[in-house]
Amino acid sequence: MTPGPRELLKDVGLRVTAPRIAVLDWLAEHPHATADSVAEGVRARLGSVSTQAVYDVLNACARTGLLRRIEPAGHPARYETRTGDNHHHLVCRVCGRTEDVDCVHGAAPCLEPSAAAGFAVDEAEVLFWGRCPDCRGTPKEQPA
Amino acid sequence: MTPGPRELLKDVGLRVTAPRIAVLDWLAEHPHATADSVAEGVRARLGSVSTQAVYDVLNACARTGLLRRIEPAGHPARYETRTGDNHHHLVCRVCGRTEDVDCVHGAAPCLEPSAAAGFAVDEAEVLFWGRCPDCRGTPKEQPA
DNA sequence: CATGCTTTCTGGAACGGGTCAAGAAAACGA
DNA sequence: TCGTTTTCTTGACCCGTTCCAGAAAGCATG
Repeated sequence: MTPGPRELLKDVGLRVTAPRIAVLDWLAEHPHATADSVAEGVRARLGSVSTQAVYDVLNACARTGLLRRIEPAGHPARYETRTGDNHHHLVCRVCGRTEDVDCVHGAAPCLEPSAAAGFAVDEAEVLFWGRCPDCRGTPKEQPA
Repeated sequence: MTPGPRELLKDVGLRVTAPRIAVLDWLAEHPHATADSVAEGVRARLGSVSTQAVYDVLNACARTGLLRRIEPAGHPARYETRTGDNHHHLVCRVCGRTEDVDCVHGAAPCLEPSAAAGFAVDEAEVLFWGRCPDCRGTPKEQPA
């Protein structure tokens, strides 16, 4: 079975605390949530958690690989528990809604730039921009 | 011959002003410059230009397609005059240095996500993350 | 189960890139 | 040349995020 938050935290050497468990649980149920909505969800469950605690947890988990952070230009960062398979994302320009996309070209296309210019490349990030079903009618503004 | 800034501006219906010409000229010579360094370059040439003027020019040109804006997560936005060919970018995690990369798979790979989830996709953005030659020795901090 | 060292959480201030707003100035069609 | 419209200036402001110091937990020992 899938390891729970406690095991995951221990595995990467992070302390097991209520805020961390709550954050991981919430994100497992709500992928691509923003820091803000994670904070909301965690507070609904634990009562009161500081903004910094949430950011600390998110950063610590992202650093140790428990979470992946997606930062679409012009939108707040989003987090997901699905890590390690380098899948891509579909982002709505209007509301920022984010969905997973498996790569078209099989396993890992686009992973090697033709000319690396001396760079040590360690990741290829692919983002598809568009409008989600809810925002297709909206020309440039926020949805209702 | 390549059209100059004046022609480009007129073509898209923007007024021809000194700040605009200076911004376009500067960017033609310094691709992938940040708003900040554009402002510096423009001021060196024109004497004094407000920050807003620079942002206005950059936004207006990006909106009309004269410029392309790249916003790497965790780094200030960068601008380039090479538009319309949907090439990709190589970004240094440490210093933010950005280089052009032509796509490996010929013309336009990765352009169609396998499942669009009802989204109207209009752009595929590919970013390669790594460390530039100058920052390869630097573990996690800014370069000297 | 106590103890004490370390990591984490709290609360509040601060930061940086970028935008908004009101008025002055410059572009350009008539 | 004039008048309308767009653009530039100055200055305040916003939002997501991070920094700081101190208080409060976690957890490896005795």
